[in-house]
Amino acid sequence: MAPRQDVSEQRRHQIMDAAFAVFSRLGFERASMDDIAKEAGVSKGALYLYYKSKDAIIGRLLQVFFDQALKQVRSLAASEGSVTTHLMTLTRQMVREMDRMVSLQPVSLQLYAVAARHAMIRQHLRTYFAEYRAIMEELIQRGITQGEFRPDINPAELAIAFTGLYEGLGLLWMIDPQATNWREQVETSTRLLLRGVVIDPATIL
Amino acid sequence: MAPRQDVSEQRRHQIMDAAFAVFSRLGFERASMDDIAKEAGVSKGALYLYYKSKDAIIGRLLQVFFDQALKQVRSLAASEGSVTTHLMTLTRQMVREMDRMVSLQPVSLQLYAVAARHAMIRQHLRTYFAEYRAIMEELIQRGITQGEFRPDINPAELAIAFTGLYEGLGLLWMIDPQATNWREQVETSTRLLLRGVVIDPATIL
Amino acid sequence: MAPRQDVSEQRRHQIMDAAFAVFSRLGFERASMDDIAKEAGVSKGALYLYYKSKDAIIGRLLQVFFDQALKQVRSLAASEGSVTTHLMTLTRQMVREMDRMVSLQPVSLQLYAVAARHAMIRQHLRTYFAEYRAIMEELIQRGITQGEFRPDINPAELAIAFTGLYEGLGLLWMIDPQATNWREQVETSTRLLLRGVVIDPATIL
Amino acid sequence: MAPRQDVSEQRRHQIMDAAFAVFSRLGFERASMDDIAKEAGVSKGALYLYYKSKDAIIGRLLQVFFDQALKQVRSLAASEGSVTTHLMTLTRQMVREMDRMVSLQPVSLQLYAVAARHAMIRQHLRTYFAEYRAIMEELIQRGITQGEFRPDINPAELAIAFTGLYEGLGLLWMIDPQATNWREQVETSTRLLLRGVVIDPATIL
DNA sequence: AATGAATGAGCCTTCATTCAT
DNA sequence: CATGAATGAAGGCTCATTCAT
Repeated sequence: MAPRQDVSEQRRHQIMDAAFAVFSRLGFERASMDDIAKEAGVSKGALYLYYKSKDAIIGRLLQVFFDQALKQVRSLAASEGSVTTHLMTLTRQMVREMDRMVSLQPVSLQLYAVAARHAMIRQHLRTYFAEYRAIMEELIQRGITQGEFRPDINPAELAIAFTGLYEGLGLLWMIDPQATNWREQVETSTRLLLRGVVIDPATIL
Repeated sequence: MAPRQDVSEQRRHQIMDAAFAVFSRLGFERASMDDIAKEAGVSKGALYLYYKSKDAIIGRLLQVFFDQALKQVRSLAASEGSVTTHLMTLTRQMVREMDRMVSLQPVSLQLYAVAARHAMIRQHLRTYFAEYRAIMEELIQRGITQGEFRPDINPAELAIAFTGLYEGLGLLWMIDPQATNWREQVETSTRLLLRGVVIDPATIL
Repeated sequence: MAPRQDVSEQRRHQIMDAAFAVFSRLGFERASMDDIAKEAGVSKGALYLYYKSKDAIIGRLLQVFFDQALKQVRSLAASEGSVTTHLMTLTRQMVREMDRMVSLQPVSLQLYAVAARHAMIRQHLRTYFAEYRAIMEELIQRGITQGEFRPDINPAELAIAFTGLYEGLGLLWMIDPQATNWREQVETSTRLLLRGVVIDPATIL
Repeated sequence: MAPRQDVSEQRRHQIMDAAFAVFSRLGFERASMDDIAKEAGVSKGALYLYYKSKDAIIGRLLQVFFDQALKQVRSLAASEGSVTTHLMTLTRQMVREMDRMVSLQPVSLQLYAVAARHAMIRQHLRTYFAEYRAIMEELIQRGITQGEFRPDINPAELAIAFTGLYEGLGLLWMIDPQATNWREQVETSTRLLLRGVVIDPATIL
């Protein structure tokens, strides 16, 4: 029906994928628009047809990045069942996620660097972490209500501890993927933290 | 001993201090050699007299950075006494350290980004974290031997958990210093992790 | 007569009007084909359907511009009556013209710049001024023949003086419309010049 | 005495001369920094060593341009003697000036174009013409006081007429240098205007 | 006839590095 | 030792023009 195939969405994806690859390889600041264009197989001008500027590309990249990450946690928090199990599931999901990202690690690392200078991106990160913590807190509160977690636990505090633990392990992993068996290590660390939290240690699988 | 040497050493310091200040303000990529020269009060040419390149300056900066960080942990691990107390002391030291660094956060964050691209710097970071973990592991092993920690604890695993927790909380702090009372939060998180580890929870102060 | 022709002619006009508006606003070099297309309400491709290039649009614009300007002088020179009165009428017409153009001054000013670089346009201007001077000369000659002007006047020289005076005052006006009451000033200047030319100063109204 | 020859002033001149030549050839907007650098025989980077931007180069060029033009008129207005003679001298100076500038005409023409869009440059031109008119007015006033000019002359009005005449003739000359013998024409036009102004026509040489 | 996606040369500016003094 | 003028390779972005549909 359309007089011409609408390729704009496809182009946008094409560019986004190329940008991700190039940023991973070179970093946000070193990657040039030329690099991205070449990687995407389009002309430099075409980049500006779909994105207003280099910053706009970075901005969109981050948005996609965070949205995907949050989707997982949200869906988990919404489902019924044992919170302890949920947290272990979340941990395993994170492991899979990280595993998938090992080849693209640089982007994640650079995110922190860019955050240091761009208020916009720092705000992105803040919002992301705030939401992540909020969901975790809610989950943990349910763990207390359901009688899985010790009642003297402060949900907000534990949520931060978990978030920090995950983020830190991810960081160490990205910096040195060979250092240890991170896949197991993340689970192990989660169990160590859970052990001081749950009422019945046997529930930690 | 030679007076020449002293001047040379002083110049090197002068440049290093300026570089740190400028990098904190602008980031590694945005800071120009001109900026550093101006901040150091020397000519641009002088920079190249003492350092081979901009990368060399960054490299040296990181080296100093890591060396100082490790010095603390090492001295603590070397001292006798309760390991639980040592770990809490380490936590508090880290808090002080972070507190001091909030104003310089950019450099810390950018470190990760630079690490993503420069094999040399990534290696620096790896060595740093490896050593950090090793010291922690040794400390924890002593905790088990001294009967403070549960004997079924794997020292290596717990060392990684602590390192990850610290690093992750530091990251969250740097990204959003206002989000919570991080000073207390770091201690609280450490206690939460220790609770599943120590034999007698009352020893956690 | 053919309906196709009409559409084509209409499009050409549409584009010309848009071009004039955009050039006035942004200047010849800053105005982009995109700007013109948007202003005309047609696609960028359509522009090239009716004009070979951006330069072709500018060229046509100038041609129309000059043709209109000359039409006025010609019709005046063709009509009988007192030459002195004719010249004053011409002056007043010029004032009206300038008045109308103050809002469009940029195009007029830029004309000179474009003329400096494009041989074609410079030629346009030359032809225009040559014709303008020729008509003026003819008019002045009639003034001498009719006994209004002093017989020792060189018609060609006076024609140039008038042309220069008009052009110069127009220029000053465009550069600084608020500087003085230009409407009166142009007439006053014409009278000053005429005073040394006419036999009976009382004929200058 | 100087540890190194100070070449900065020389470089600035070198660049200014090159800029003048290139702008004359290509216009302010078409001329690229590359063109200027090549013409000046320095690297593109060197341009930015001496001028903050392309606009800064243009700005400086205009300043020099106007300052030189005004210097002549001022010195003439300051000297005693017959005003009629002074005006004829000024005319001849202008002729010499124009003659010198025929090869560089484009810059003058483009000035008007740039003026149309850059408030800064338009202001330059306004100030210049305002001052020019003021000096002329003062000179003419003296002509009346000294009994050379008719007392019913309005100095301000005549000043504008002269300025417009000069500017317009210059314009015509630049557009079509071959059209007539401009050197004589400018003098002739001035005499025509003076004839209606002076009390004794015999004083006009 | 008309569209507008795509191209790619070109522009202004920055900056790590070199080198004559 | 020290200087800072000079270089030239990028970098982000714009825009006249083309062409498949």
